Amino acid sequence: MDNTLNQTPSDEQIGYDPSAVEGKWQQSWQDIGTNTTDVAAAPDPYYALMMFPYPSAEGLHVGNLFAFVGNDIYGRFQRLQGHNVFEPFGYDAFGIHSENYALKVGKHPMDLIPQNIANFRRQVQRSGLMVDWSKEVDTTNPDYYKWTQWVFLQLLKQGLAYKKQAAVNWCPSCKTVLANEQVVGGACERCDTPVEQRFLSQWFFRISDYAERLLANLDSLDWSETTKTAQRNWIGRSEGAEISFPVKKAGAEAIRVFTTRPDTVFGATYLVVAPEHPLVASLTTGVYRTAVDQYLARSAKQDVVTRKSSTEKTGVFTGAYATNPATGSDIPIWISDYVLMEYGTGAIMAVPGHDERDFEFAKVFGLPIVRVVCAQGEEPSAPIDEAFTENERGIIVNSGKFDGMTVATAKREIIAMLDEKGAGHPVVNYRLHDWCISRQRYWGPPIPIIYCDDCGAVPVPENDLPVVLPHVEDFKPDDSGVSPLARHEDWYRVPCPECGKMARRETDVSDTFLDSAWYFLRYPSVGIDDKPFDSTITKKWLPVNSYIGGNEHAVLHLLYSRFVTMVLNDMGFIDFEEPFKRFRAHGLIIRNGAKMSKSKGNVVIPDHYIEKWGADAFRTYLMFLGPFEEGGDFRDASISGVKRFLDRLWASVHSAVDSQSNGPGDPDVMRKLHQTIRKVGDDIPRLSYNTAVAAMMEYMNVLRRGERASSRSEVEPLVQLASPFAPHIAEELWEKLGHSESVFDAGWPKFDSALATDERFELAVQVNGKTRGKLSVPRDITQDDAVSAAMAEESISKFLSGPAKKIIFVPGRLLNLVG
RNA sequence: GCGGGAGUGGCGGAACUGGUAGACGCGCUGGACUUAGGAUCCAGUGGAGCAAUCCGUGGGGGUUCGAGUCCCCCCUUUCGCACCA
Repeated sequence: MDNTLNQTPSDEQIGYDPSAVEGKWQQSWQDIGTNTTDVAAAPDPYYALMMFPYPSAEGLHVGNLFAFVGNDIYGRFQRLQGHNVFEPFGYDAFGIHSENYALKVGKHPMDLIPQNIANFRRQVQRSGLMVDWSKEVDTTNPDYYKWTQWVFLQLLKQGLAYKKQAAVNWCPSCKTVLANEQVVGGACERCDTPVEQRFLSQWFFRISDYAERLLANLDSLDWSETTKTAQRNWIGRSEGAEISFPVKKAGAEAIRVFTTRPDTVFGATYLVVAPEHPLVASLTTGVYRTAVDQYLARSAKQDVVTRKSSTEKTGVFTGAYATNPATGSDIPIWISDYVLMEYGTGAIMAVPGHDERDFEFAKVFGLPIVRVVCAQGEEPSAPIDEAFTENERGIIVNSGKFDGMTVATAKREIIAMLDEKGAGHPVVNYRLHDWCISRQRYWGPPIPIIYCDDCGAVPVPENDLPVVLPHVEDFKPDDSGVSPLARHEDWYRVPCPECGKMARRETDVSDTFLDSAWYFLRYPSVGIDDKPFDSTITKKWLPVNSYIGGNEHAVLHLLYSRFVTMVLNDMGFIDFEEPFKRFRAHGLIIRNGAKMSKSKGNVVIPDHYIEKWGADAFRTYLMFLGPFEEGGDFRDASISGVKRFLDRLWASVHSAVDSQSNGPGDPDVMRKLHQTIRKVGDDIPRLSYNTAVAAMMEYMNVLRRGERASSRSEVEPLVQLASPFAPHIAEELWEKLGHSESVFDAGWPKFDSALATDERFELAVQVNGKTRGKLSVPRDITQDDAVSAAMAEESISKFLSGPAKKIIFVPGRLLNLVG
């Protein structure tokens, strides 16, 4: 056997050749089907899911592997607890990422993706994940995206898909639509041309209809709080009021505004509407028209990204006035791009005294600033030199009969007053916008719609799915100014499914997030061709028991998946409305204290490490380098510690088996063993993998004390404990121990609390809170005995001048003598 | 600006509900075995001090018999969202 790791291995190491052991067991798992789940028969299903990766050309990133291994350990542990664990794998292979890369290297994504997938599969297999390879998913496969298109049609059927004009980033030089991340500092990332805003007709999903439910359900989910908070913030529920301001012009429509501070309505000294507001044209009067038109043209040209990031206030007066329903006075109506059409009503009442943005705007344009909220003891007429936004301790002033009220009371009372006049009512607003799923791109599933001059937008009949993405050579954006598929008349010209007249396919493709919003439903049903998911299998396996993935998807992917699941639930396809019972986000891996990047050349390439150290050592090191949910710092030098641990594990098992030490085990060692069984069993479910590994190392140190060979009762359970981390060596040693079944079908070692506890323990003795000594005492020692034992120690009693005035005794822990 | 984290030896990190700070590992120092050692094994390793002891968890206050952990103020750092009314 050739050992490439050490030129002259020590006696103990002879025989442990990770690459040979790992190759052997990977082959065996495949041959025997160790990791294949019988989804129909499994009596005790457990679905351990990890976020599927985008299969990049560079191959598996160590961050991916970190996540996968973390999930794998969890899944393997659940299997050892007796569950039938299903751990599938797949590829999120559509999207702008792949498309851009294909453009860059001048290859076609349809050629590139299968290569990348093959490479990913190879890398994942050699990492020893417990993946059921019979259930692979590839989002670019027509057998998969057929059902992505089906999902779209279901949403359409429910009235949750609609079309509207929306702004996109447009590069006038590349003549193409850009994603937000392709806009750098207001310019196209490729050619540096300033990006413009264009309006295209696009498909949206009405996720905002589900805002309240998406928010409310969060409370009952077993997700990390940080992720839930991110979702709550994204949904952005805010309570306030909608208030109408009548326009001073015959027949004009009133302007409706949304505010969270109705208590400040007496301080509203002007109104602002967004440049895109539908009333802009009718509000603008004669002499102001030129200025308004100029302003509108200017903001229309500006790209979405810079417009939202610049904070300097610009605006223009319409010439029109509205009446403040609280004060009855007339206030001017302005237009400014600091008001967003997408939020609220696209119009605001400006209260410069109590809103920073309004204050800035008022300063720039010399508009009146009125104080309507005071801090306790402040003079109501005091001048305002910055917006006073405090509302906890604020008192209402200059607001007629509402003066003296707290902000909270005034909110209620003023809404009631406006409501009575028919000028306002309470409203809840959400930040969450509808989900735009149209992409003017090539590399995605075509949206299954056909436009007919007579019948309008007609859904492709479900029987006609999939609408196959054609293999076209010119998927690159060019001067034509349309999405790539729109250049292929032979593809988009089809008869209308309703009337048969020649019609035109939708040439946009759907967002990649739609592909990943339902893939977990597909996995258990892979292989079933006539439906997206089988209802019996789905009932058995879903919702997902445990989901692990990156926090970069804390918001969008998880929210979209929840939304799609709710809709399918409402339609009766599934009987649950939340897809992931438990979700945990893993941390980020950095290297030597710095972020990894290709340009810095400090990227960890898993293949290299697996070749050098073996997959088991690499896996275990990844889990050991830091807390799983926080990530950690990858340092090459540190892997050796983990490798040494595996070497010792190998040596201990071999010496126990070869020396036929079949005795009961040393009591001290057995105590530590049972403490370790408990610790590892507690740590794995809470993803505290680093401390689980440390505990096993600690046990190894105890095991190795003294000269004697270990007995098999001391080492055998350790093989089981280590198996989720280092599955290959565990299988090999399990076989060496004489077992013929897989270690993963052998269960988890039994914890015996009687064996784990010692009759004596170390009592920490403190004097005035400072530790002054440790005493080895019986576990059930009484307080009095403990005190006398402590006082008998000169090194302790010397810190006390007399008898202790107060004694704090924590049984099993410490004694504190206060003098 | 708003929101979420995080600051502990030379380094990565332990310390679950306040209760022996620094587990485990890397590195380092010394030793053993060796032709050799980047292998293996043994011992040591927060700082100061010969020692008793003192000081130590970003900084400053506080609560407590006792604070890395709880409360208040501040600093640094990182991630996310960025004019959301």
